[in-house]
Amino acid sequence: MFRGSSLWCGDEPVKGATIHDVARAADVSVATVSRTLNGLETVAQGTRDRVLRAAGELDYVPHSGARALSTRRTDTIGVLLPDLHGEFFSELIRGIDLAARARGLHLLLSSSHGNLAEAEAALRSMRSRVDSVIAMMPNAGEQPLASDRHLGVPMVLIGSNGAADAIGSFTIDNFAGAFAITKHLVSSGRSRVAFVTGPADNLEASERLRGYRAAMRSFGSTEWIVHGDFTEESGRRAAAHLTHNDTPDAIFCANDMMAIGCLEALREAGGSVPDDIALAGFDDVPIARYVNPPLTTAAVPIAEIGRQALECCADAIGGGDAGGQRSFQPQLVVRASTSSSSSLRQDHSRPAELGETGS
Amino acid sequence: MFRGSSLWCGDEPVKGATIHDVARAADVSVATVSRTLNGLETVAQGTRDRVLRAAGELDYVPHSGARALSTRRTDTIGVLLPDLHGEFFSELIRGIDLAARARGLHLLLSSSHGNLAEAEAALRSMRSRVDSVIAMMPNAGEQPLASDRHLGVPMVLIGSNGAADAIGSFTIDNFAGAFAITKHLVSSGRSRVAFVTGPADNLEASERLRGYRAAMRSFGSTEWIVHGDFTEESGRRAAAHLTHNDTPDAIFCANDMMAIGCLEALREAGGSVPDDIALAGFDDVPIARYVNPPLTTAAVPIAEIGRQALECCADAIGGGDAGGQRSFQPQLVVRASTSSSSSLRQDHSRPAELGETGS
DNA sequence: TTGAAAGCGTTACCAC
DNA sequence: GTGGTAACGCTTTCAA
Repeated sequence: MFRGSSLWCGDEPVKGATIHDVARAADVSVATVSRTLNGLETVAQGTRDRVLRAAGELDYVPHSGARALSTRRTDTIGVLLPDLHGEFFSELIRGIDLAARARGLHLLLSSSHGNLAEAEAALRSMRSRVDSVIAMMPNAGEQPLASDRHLGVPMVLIGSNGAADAIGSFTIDNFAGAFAITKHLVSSGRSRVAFVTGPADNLEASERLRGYRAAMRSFGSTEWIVHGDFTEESGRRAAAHLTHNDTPDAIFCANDMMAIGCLEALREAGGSVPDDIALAGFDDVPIARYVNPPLTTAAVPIAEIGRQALECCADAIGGGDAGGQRSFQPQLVVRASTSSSSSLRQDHSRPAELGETGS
Repeated sequence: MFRGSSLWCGDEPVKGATIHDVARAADVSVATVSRTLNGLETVAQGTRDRVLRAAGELDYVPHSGARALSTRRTDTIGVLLPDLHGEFFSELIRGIDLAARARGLHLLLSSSHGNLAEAEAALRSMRSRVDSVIAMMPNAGEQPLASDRHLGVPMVLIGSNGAADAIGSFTIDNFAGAFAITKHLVSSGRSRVAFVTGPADNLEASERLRGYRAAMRSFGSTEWIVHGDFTEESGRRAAAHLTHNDTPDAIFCANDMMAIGCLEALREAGGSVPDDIALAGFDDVPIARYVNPPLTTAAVPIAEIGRQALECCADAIGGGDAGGQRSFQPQLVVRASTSSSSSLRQDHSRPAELGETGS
């Protein structure tokens, strides 16, 4: 009944040995091989040695599909991101990967390109391939699928506002970060602070806007809002727009890439940062400290978030109930783009814990 | 004999429906369901409709492990990179992902942190989970495992010099790129061109060094070599070293990050780029155009390489023999860091096809 | 301590 | 066209 796997030993391709091959080589039953390799139960020392040797010689690797079929576990975590492009996601993936390899888990990666339908399809097709999922879907109205029930496996969300019945959710306190940046701008003497928004349906973006408004209100300053979409180009456009009409003395962009676009447009227009206009971003992507002048921004511990999200996933499949709604505080990072009196060497600092702001 | 899967219909978790559930709901055999869902053979229109409806209602997703067991295919490509950190890999992954989603393939990601043992372990554990592998292992002496025979699945290499019996290999013509950069430096009037190397055991790095030397020799200039390791910090050290003794009038770093380190160190030391010293890097990572002055470099089509590597993998598992040794030509990108007479707006260009250089 | 055998959810071959 | 059923490679009772 058993069809021996084709195990050629010459210079020909070795199609992976099966547990049966190992059993035969060690002269034991497959059950014993399984027990030995899984460290289960007590297996006689001599038997164990024979099995281990046989497995080693045959370079045996269990078939994960078969194992998944029996155990209902894949030792794989699915990761669904809006995009794989750019420094933010690169950082996030790194954090996730770090934790995953520490736990011996595999990572199944997928991107949805901000498209809800694609995201749902990706999640569906992941169902049987992963034990758990880390997903990031920053657009409003994407909650419906954020459900263990719909997905079939526990899921942890990053950056969404704790939707549906996800097992856990890791968010950035965008409100507090934006509040702190605005406060920094105002308290360093800027009175006309403009804000460049992110995409209208993006949750993070609207929280940042909210933080800006709250701060402006609390300082009795007048709001000044220009629309952007998180792209460098939109930052450039915003700058053009802002310098065309009445000019602000500070621009706070909802993310770093827009701030960088702003910076270039301002430079081209002959404006001086920070002397004429102070400039701040959000995220502290690596580029932020390399532009000239280095960019003041709110740093979010991206990799750390990824790491914790994975830990949460791992705990969840272990049966643990380690879920929860964890919110990370961004740190205000003041660089030369907002402070003219800066020495040249302050570029690499990450100082100033964020001040309290409520919410 | 068949144990119905637990398909609770209340507010309780629905543990994925199986093909048996669908068969029962549609009142047909599992074989028919399988045929219908795989688009195989002819299934009567009415039957097909019933099956499709049942599958839809039950939100049926085939169990990939079971399928892999029968078909010996996982529809997954493994990706093994030295690191997941930084713009280069981010770009590469993006290209791979793009092609993968176009083909409906999943991506299993793993990083080896430059450690050969880890890489081998990762490759082993991928064996049964993927149909094919894309790997990048830039260190010399890592060839041994680059083998279909050892791995069990076809594999395509990126950036290694076409080792072992990989099905395909995608490399960058580092020699030509370095030659072109050096030539550009010399022909724009620089006579004392220093080179900052990458890690000694890195294949790409040594090819770049070779290109530099060949160019210097061909122009009758004297070589001037300082050691680095691809990190920004090593670039900074190299600059300090170079300005301490006799100072060159051009520095060519084996990658962009070192050039950026150089740039900062030079700026701090009060040197002017490009007036006193011209500066060039290699890779054209996104940051390169944001630093001040923007960096002259050799652009490699990173995402495109990833895309083609994946296509190659996909073809390989399709039985096609689309392998081969493809080498990509870097493009010389001249920016302000090497040409003082530059207008402010040239930052975003990607001009100048690379000149022929032999090899 | 070990072996036999029943699944796990699919696909594919062979009858009808 | 359709249904029955033997694999696929592994884990896990249940006996011995």
